[in-house]
Parts: sequence; C-alpha cells; structure tokens
Amino acid sequence: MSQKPSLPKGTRDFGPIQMMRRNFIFSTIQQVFELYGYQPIETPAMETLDTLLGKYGDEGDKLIFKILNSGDFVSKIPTNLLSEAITPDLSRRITPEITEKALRYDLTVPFARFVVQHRDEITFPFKRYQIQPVWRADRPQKGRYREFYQCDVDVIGSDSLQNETELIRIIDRIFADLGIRVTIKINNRKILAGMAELIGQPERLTDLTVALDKLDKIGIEEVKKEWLTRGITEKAATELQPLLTVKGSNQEIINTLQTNLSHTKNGKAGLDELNQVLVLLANYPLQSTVEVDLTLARGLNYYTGAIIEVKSDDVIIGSICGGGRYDDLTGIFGMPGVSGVGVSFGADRIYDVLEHTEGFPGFTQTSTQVLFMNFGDKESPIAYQLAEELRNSGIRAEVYPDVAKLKKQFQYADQNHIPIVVMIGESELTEGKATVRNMITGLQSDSSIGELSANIRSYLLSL
RNA sequence: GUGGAUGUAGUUCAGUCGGUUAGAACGCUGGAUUGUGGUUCCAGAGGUCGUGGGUUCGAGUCCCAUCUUCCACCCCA
Repeated sequence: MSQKPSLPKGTRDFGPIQMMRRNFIFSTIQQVFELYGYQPIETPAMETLDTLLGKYGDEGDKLIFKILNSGDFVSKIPTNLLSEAITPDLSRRITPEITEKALRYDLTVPFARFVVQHRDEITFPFKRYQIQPVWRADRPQKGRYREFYQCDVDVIGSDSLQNETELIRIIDRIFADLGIRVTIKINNRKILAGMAELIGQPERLTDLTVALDKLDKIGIEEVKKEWLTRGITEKAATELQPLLTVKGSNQEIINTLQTNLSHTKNGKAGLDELNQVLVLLANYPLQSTVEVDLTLARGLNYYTGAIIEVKSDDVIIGSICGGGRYDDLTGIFGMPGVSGVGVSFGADRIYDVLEHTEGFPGFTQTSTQVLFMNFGDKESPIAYQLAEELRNSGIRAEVYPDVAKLKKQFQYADQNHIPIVVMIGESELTEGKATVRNMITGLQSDSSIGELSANIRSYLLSL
C-alpha cells in the first residue's frame, strides 16, 4: 500500500451499523409519508445546468457542483475568450462553455421540473415524496456535508391550508416515532412582506429578511446595523423593532401584529393564513412545540406563504427539517399558477441528533440468530442443510464458511452477537445429535438432529 | 468564498530546548486451551510522523506550500 486512498471532502462511507441506523431513519420517514398518502418518485442525480441555475440565489449558484463536459471541451471554447488574459472572472465566463450538467442541489427544483415535464400524467393535487442524496459545494462543518440525503414531501396543485397543517402533523409524527424532541417554528412570508410594506420599502423585502434571520444569533442592534447597510432607513428599523421583539404566546404575537399590520395587504393575508393553520392544528394533539417565529425568513427566495423550520430541543445543530409554500415554482419552467407546499427532512442531521441523544434502538435482532460451526467436509453438509431448514422457517442462520479453529469460529459468533451456536462434529454425527450453545449464558445442551429446527425455534422465543 | 486551529500505529493519544533505535493504552495476530467465545496470562506484528519543498551537521519538532478534519463567518438539511 504505497498510497492511502481517500474520499472527497465532505463525503463519507457508511458501515453496517451506520446503515442499519440510517435505514431506521429512512423507513420511519417513509412509513409516515405513505400513511398520509404521498407517492414516491425519483429523479436523476444530475440535471441540466439551466434547470438549477438561478433558483437558489447567487450564493446557491456558487454551491452547485458542475459536471465537466466530456470529450475535447476546450476546443469548443470561443477563441476570443481563450485569447483573453487570465482575469479573476475568466473562469466564471468560460463556465457555460465547458459544463452543461450539474449535481442536484435539492429535491424541490427537480420536482418542479418533473411536474412540468409530466403534467399530462399527473393528477392534481399531486402528493409525492422523494428520498435521495443532494450535493452542495459548501465548506463542510459539523452537521454540514457535501453529500447528504433529503427526504422531501410536497403537495402541488392545492391552495388549501389543510396541506400546511398536514405537513406539520407529519413532522410531529415522524419526530415522535424517531424519539426526537423538537420545536416546530412557523412563519409566513406575507407577514414579512407586510412589514416591508409598512415601512414603505416593499422592494427591500430580501434585505429585510436576510438580516432578520440572524436576530436570535446577533441581537436586534446588530440586525438594525445590517439593515442600514442594506438600504433600510433608520426610521423604518425603529418602527419594526417593537413588532419583532414581541414576547408571549403565539396568539399574543399574532394579536400584536394584527393591530400593526392588518392594514397592509400582504400583512393581513399572511396573518390570516398563519392564524388559520394554528386553528386547524388545534384539532390535533401534538407532541412538539409549535412556535410562531417572525425571524424565520429562510434564504430560499421561492417561498411565498408559510415558512416552516424544525429544531432539535436537545442538540445544537442547524435545522433538521424545513420548508414552506411556493406559489409559482413551476412558473420558471413555463407552467404558471400551480401552488405547492412541502418540507424536507435532513436525514444526516437527524442521524447526528440521534447519535448525541443515544436515541437509536438496538439492532441486534437484525443480525444472524444461529451460527453453525464448520468441522470439515464430512460434517458441514448436514450443517448447510439444517441452516437452510431454519431459514425456511424464517430464522436467520449461517454456516461458518471455512474449516477454521473453533476458537476463531466462536470469536466470529461473539463479535457478531450471534446468540446461538450449533456444533455438529464427528461425535455428534455418529450419535445423530447436535450440540447447541447459548452464547449469552454459555450453557450447552444436546438436541437430536431431527428436532433441532423445532428446538431452536422455541429456544429463540425464550431469549 | 473569508478568517482561525488541526494532522504521529487500525483507533484514542504521549513525544521535553531541534539530537542517536518515535512510545502507551485499546484493538489485531499467535500461544497457554489439537472441540469452545466474551475473563486472565505470555509473546508478536504493525510507522515514509498527512503530502511536497526548504532551513540545519542533524527535523515528528522550525519555515513555506498543499490536502484533510474541526471552529467562526457566509449560507444552509
């Protein structure tokens, strides 16, 4: 081994234990999705660059992994570009010439593309789920990877606020099933638009929200400073401050906003929507806390209504689930007027949370239950035959593949937590019996070969 | 993308002021036990000190570059 192999930055291998744990997360999420009537789809790992560019803002575009064209792509670069001196933005300008595909950045935009392309095969409202990896050229950190799985649920083609309510119930049920305590934060983009309207700067909505999103982190004074640099007047900032620092119950926050914002068109609409979701939600007992959080802005610029984000109560990590309503996502692909709402679960961060809280169940039951020792060519055929017999009755069994020292075979059983070992050696063979060892207690007993299968079955039930 | 830390055996980590043969624990392999694991005892293997350059009589140790991981920004699942 002259050179140690390595992995690209921000990517990981998953061993057997990690995969059992990951599959536990995926199957829990998938089961709840299907319980609410969502249907699975998949899309390719790569999309054309045109599909992805411009959907996530300038910052997002930089984080898209682009795929180099095949063949002699350099010869296709226009000569006037090639002859230019190397300037800082040369690579940016030749990018469109050398790449036309990219790895998907999220599942929502490919879904929008899917809907537009398959509109004549889809019955609306369309409820789908999608569990696949996405890639971002971000700098890795804790809970931040360059390849990670998203688990998306969306319903597209329905304006009803019942969908928002249903998604929050799905979130609550999934985290209850996973045993994770969470707070579900909700807001509405229209309320934020109403604030921009209130201060007479509706065109500054993005500047308003980008800084506002950091409120709990940097405090109101720093937010106001950033607003100033982003072109929001000092007067406006002072006017907004009391609205954003309201403390109290969800209802108290909404009441305060109602007195201040209900005369703005967007503000009133947003408050009505938020209020109705909360009213609908009151019909169901929820395990999680649902909290109105006006600072919830989320960078993705396609949200138009509800904004949802989920945080772990026990582990400090970025959000583990997020989403919202986007009124016209398919519009950019030439299919206007279709409203969608959805959320995305971050499986890798959920894994990190469960690891911290030691919330994973034990997975010993998924491993082998019975191991047959291998004594040699004369003795092993009966072991293989009996193992197959056990498998036919649903018991996970295996035969040690090599004629190794018993010590080594026992170590294998021990390290793989196999609870029962069956030995059929020369002496057992002549007597027509098998020695059965309980690896937990160390006790051994004999069984006739004919009754072995039945004995092991009842034995396993007693463990 | 910006700034800061980090890297020594399979793993977690020692390694003094730059000095001769780089250590420990756990793990691994073999033996004590030729048909018995998890406990115990004994022995052994395993290192281009992330990589590449430089300073020096001499570099794991100092300098530069690069990569990895981690942290803070930016942004986000």
